[in-house]
Amino acid sequence: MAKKSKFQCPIGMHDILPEEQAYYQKIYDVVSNIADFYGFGKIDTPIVEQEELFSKGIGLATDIVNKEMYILKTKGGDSLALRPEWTAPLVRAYIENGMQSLPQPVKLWYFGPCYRYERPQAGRYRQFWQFGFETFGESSPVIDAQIVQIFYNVLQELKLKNLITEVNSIGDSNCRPYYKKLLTSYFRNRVASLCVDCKRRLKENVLRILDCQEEKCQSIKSDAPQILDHLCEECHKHFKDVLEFLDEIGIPYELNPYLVRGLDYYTKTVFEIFSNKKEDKSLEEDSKRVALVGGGRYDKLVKVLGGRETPACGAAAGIERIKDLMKSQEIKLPKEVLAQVFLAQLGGLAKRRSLKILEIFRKAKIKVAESFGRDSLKAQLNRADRFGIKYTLIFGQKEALEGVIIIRDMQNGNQETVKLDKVVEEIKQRLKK
RNA sequence: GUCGCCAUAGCUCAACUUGGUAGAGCGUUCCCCUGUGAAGGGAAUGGUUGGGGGUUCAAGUCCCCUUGGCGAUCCCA
Repeated sequence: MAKKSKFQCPIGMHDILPEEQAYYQKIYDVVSNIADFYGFGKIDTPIVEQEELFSKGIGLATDIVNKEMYILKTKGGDSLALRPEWTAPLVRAYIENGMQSLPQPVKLWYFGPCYRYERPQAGRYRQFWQFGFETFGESSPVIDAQIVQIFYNVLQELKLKNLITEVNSIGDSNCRPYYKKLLTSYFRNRVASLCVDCKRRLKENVLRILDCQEEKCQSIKSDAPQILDHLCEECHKHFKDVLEFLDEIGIPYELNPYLVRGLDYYTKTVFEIFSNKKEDKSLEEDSKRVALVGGGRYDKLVKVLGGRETPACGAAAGIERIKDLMKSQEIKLPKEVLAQVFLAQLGGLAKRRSLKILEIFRKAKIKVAESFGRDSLKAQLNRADRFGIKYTLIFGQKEALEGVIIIRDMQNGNQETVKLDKVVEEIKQRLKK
């Protein structure tokens, strides 16, 4: 809806209006509580970083770096990028702030906007919010399982239904190169039957062929060698342990040998949590499912970005996607009560004193709404009514002179006059009931 | 990048096969009721029909361009 104004939000970006804030707040509260319980410390990083941090960290062949980054040149000639994700900045912060010398693992969480220049569509925006949990300095598979658990718990706590957790291992520098070779030669022999995109992927990133949804690639895919059969001993053990831990915690998951993450830095465990949208549309299996969470282990990244070799594991969630899902699953938020008390004033003297009365209530931590801009009592009561107010305080010339105030019960219309210095007590008592 | 669908008041939508001062509900403000809300009645407020160009005697309606939204593809949270 274009307005008279010539200005509008940049493509794929939106204002987050007060009604929407409630969702962000709710998600924030849940995430923050869970983070606190599991001992994660919150971190904020600048929304821009040196461009190179991402090209080195995420990988040059990825779309994120290739074509989706917002690059800005500073007057000093630096090339900065709006962060397209949080992992690389967190690794940078970990190294830069000497967190290697803290007791390991170091656990961090974050909550904030990211930027990717791409075509907006369902659940995808150019400015979007993510929250995430990352752990550094812990190689044990137990942490992989815990990361999954944390996200699972967050989504559970938000009352989201129909979630599917998929897990896979993509090996490490020991076994993946060999597997990739195997896969490459497998697909090269069948290149003629692959879709256009997969032909390109064959050169750029073979693993991604496994993720292809194209009909013609499915059958070729299903006979392809599977990474799980080619993991080295260490990776195999690690993965087995992760699954055992997940079983132990009782998190339902599915193995998906085709699950490949788009970012280069992952090693061993990768996982995603989807919402299964089958309820929304009866036909058309789950081709429409949306990833809410994605992450895994990235044992090489800290070193790649200039730190000591440090194992790491973490994941990120898309806040708008979660919010959209909450809406479509009709998850209600407790509605914000503006106030239970309204202060109506009449006449100049009363209005002036009302400002003070309001302060008394603020100190007593009782929310009081008002409409000082309106002078007619009718209009003020009307306003109070629409706010769903329980008690309206009526303060006019007469009351101001006598040092009293009227408490009106908005449900039954009963009114009582009390001394001004007793009004806070009176209201407190009534609100208790 | 590529491809579809869409754009009328703050919101939700009307306006038949090309033509009358573009309407309604909701909202907002006010009045009926000069110190008392919810119901009811009345009034006001609202638009360069997203923008630009073209065809035509005449365009919200047809054509082109543009901007934006939604969705698909690619990719990803």
